[in-house]
Amino acid sequence: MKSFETLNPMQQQAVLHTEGPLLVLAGAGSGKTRALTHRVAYLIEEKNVSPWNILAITFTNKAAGEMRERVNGLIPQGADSVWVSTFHSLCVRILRRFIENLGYESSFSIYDTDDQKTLMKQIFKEREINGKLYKERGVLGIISSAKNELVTPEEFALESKKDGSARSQQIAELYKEYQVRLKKNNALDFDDLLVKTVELFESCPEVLDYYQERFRYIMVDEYQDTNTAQFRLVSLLASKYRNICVVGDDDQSIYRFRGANIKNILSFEEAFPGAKVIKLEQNYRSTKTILSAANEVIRNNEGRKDKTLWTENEMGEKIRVKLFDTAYDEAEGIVSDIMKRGGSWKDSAVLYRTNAQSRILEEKFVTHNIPYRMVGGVNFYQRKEIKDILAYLKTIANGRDDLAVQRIINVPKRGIGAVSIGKVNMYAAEHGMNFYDALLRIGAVPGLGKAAPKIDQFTDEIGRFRKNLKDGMAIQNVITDILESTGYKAELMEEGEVEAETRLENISELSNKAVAYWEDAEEPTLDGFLEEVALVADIDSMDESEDRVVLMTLHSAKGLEFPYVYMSGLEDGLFPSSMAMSEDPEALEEERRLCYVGITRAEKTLMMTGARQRMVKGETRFSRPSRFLAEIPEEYKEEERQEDSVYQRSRRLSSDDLEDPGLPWARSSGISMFGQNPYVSKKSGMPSAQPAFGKAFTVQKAASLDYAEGDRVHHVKFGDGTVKQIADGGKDYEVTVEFDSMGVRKMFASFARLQKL
DNA sequence: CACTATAGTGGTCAG
DNA sequence: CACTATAGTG
Repeated sequence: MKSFETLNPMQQQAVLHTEGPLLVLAGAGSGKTRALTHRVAYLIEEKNVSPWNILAITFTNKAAGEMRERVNGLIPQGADSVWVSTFHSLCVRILRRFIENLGYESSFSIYDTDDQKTLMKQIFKEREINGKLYKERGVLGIISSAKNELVTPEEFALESKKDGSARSQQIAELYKEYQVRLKKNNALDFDDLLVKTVELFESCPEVLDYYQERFRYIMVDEYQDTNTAQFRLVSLLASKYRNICVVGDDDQSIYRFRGANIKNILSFEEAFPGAKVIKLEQNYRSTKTILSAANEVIRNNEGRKDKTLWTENEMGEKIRVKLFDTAYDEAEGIVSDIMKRGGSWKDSAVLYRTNAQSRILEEKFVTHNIPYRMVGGVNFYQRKEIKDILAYLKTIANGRDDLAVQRIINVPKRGIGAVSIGKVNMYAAEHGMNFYDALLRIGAVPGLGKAAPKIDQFTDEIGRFRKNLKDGMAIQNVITDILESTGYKAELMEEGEVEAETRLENISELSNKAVAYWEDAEEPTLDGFLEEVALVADIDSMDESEDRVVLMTLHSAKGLEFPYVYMSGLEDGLFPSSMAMSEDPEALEEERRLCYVGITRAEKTLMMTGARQRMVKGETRFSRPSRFLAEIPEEYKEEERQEDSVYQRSRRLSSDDLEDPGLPWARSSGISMFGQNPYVSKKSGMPSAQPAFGKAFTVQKAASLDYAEGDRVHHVKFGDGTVKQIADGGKDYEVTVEFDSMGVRKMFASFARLQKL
C-alpha cells in the first residue's frame, strides 16, 4: 500500500494497531478520516480481514458514503461488503431482521418528532392532562433523556417513587403509556431504535453472538457524540473480540442535548482496560492564526483531555471581527465580503447558531443574485404534503400505524370527520384492536351513517395499493397512483394557488427519490424506502460539487471544512445562547466547544460577525458581542466596526445616548439591554445593494429558456415582471427583468429560476 | 363537516 | 414575527 507512507507517524500507529481497544484522540483537521480509511484498507489488505467482518459507524449518512468511497479508492478490489453506516441505520437493519423477538413486526414504522408529539397529544387528551402544566415537548424530552440513558419505564417509575414528586410520577405514567402506544402502533421513535437494539442483544444472546461474529473489527467515528445507549451497543458488540477503535475529539462534543455523554470518551480507558491511546495533534487544515485562536478559546474549558494542536501551515491573515448595527447590516456585510473576494462560491460557508438566523442571510443572497445552498431549516420531510404521502405509504406498509392511518383517512376530503373517527376509535379500543382493523370491520361499528360506505371505499383503496405493491409495482408508481386515484392531486390543483404547485413539485421530488431508491437498492422494499427517508440528516443532501455558498448551523458544519468561513451572530444571548448562559457551566462549555468547532472549519480566512440589534420573535433585541470574541487574543484578530453605521449616523443627530458613544460595543460583562430603542427602531432600509455581476461562476447553462423577451415571468422573491432583455453571457444567460414592484434587475437565468406566466 | 378568523405561543442545536 | 391550535360560523 504505497499511500501508507504519506501518513504521519501517529496516523500510522493508529492504522497498525488493529487488535484490542484503541482510542484515537483526533483534533480538528488532523486527518482522522484518512487514518480511518487507511485502517480499513490495512485490515483488509495486510491483515487479511474479510471486509464482511468490519463495521464502521459514522455520524451521518454523508460521512458514511464518503468513507466507503475513500476506502474503495484505496483498495480497488472493492470494500463494498464493509458495513459503513450510522448508528440509526445499523439499528434499523438489525431490527428489521430480528425485532420479532421483542414482539414487534418487522415492518415497524419510525416516528419522527412530529409523530411523537401527535401521539403524546392523544395520550394527554385521553388522560385529561392539563397541557398548561405539562408540555408534550417537555415530557417527550424527559422520556428521550431516559431512553438515551437506557432507563426503562419501570426503572423510571421506581426512581420517581423515591423522588416522591407528583410530577415525576405523572411523567413515569406517561412514559409507560407512550411505550404501550408505540408498540400498539408497531412503531419505534428514534431513541427506540437504539434502545430496542440493546434490548434485543441483551435478551437474545444468539442474536448478539451472530453480530459479534460478524463484526470482529469495529470503528466508531465522532465518538465524543455517542450517548449511553450507543456506548452500550458498541460495548456489547465489541465484548467478544475487543477489536474496537473509537475516534473522537472531546473538544468537539456538541450534542449533549441529544444525550451525548462526554464520559464515553473521557473514560474510554476505564471501560476498555488496556486500551491504547493515540493522539493526532497535527492539523493540516487551518492557518496558524486560525488554529491558535481556536486553541485559545477552547483553553477556557475545564475537564478536557490535554492536547494542543499545531500546524506547519502558514500564518495566514488575521481573523476579522466585524460588528454591525443590525442583523441586516451583518448579512449585507457578509454577502458583500463574499462578493468582493472572487473565486468559487463553494469555497465560502456562512455558519450560524440558530436556523432562524438563516432567513435574513438568505434574503441577501437572493437580492444579490448569489448562488447559495441552505442546509437544514425547514426539513423537506416535515412538509405537509410529504408527510401526507408518507402516511399513505406507512399505512400501506404497516397497518398497525394508527397515526399514519388517521392522518390520511380524510386527506383528501372524503367526508370522514372527527366524529366518525372518534366512533371508530371507541370501537377499536373496546375490542382491543387497531384503528385500521376496526375500519375493515366498519359494518360492526355503530352509529356511523353516511361515513360507513366512504370508509369502505378508503380501505378498498389501501387494499388495492397493497396488492399492487405486492405484485411488484415500483414505489414511484404507487405514489402516482395515490395522487391520482385518491383525488389528492385533484384537490391540490383545485386550489390553483402557487403554493399548491410547489407542493406538487415537492411530491414529485419525493417521487424522484423513490425512483433513485428503486434503482439503487439491492432489494428495494417499501420498508426500506421509508427507513431511508426517516433517517436522512439535513447534511446528507449537501452536494459538494455545486458551486454555491453554503449556509448552515454550526452543528451541521461539524466534520466539514471550507477555505473561507463566516461565523455570524456572535452575540451574548445568541451565541452563547441565553439558555447556556444561565444554566450550569457545562452548558456554557458546550457552547464554547461549538465555537471551537466553528473556528476550526476554516482553512484560509475566518470572519466573525455580530449585530448589536436583532429581531427575535417579533421584538428587537439588543446585545453585546459574544464573550467568545474576547477570548481570542488581539494578536490573532483585527476588529472593525461597521463603516456607514446607522448607529453612528443617528448618534450625530441625537445627544441623549443610551450608552457611552465611544463604547457602543462594550467589552465589559453585564446584562444586555433589551427593549425598544426609540431612534434606531425607526430605521427601515439599509445601505443600497450593489449589483452582483462581474464575477464568474460555473452553472449549468440551460439549453434554452422557456421565456423570451417581452414575456411575463414570476420570481420567488421579486414577484411578477416583464423580461426586458436576454443576453448570452457564455456561461449562462443574463436576464434583465422589469419587476412590477421591485424595479429592474439583472440575474443569471439558471439561478433566478424564473417561471413563465 | 369544512372553512376562516383569531388567539396563543414558541426558545436553540438534530437523527 | 410566524406558525399552529382552536373556536366559531356557514
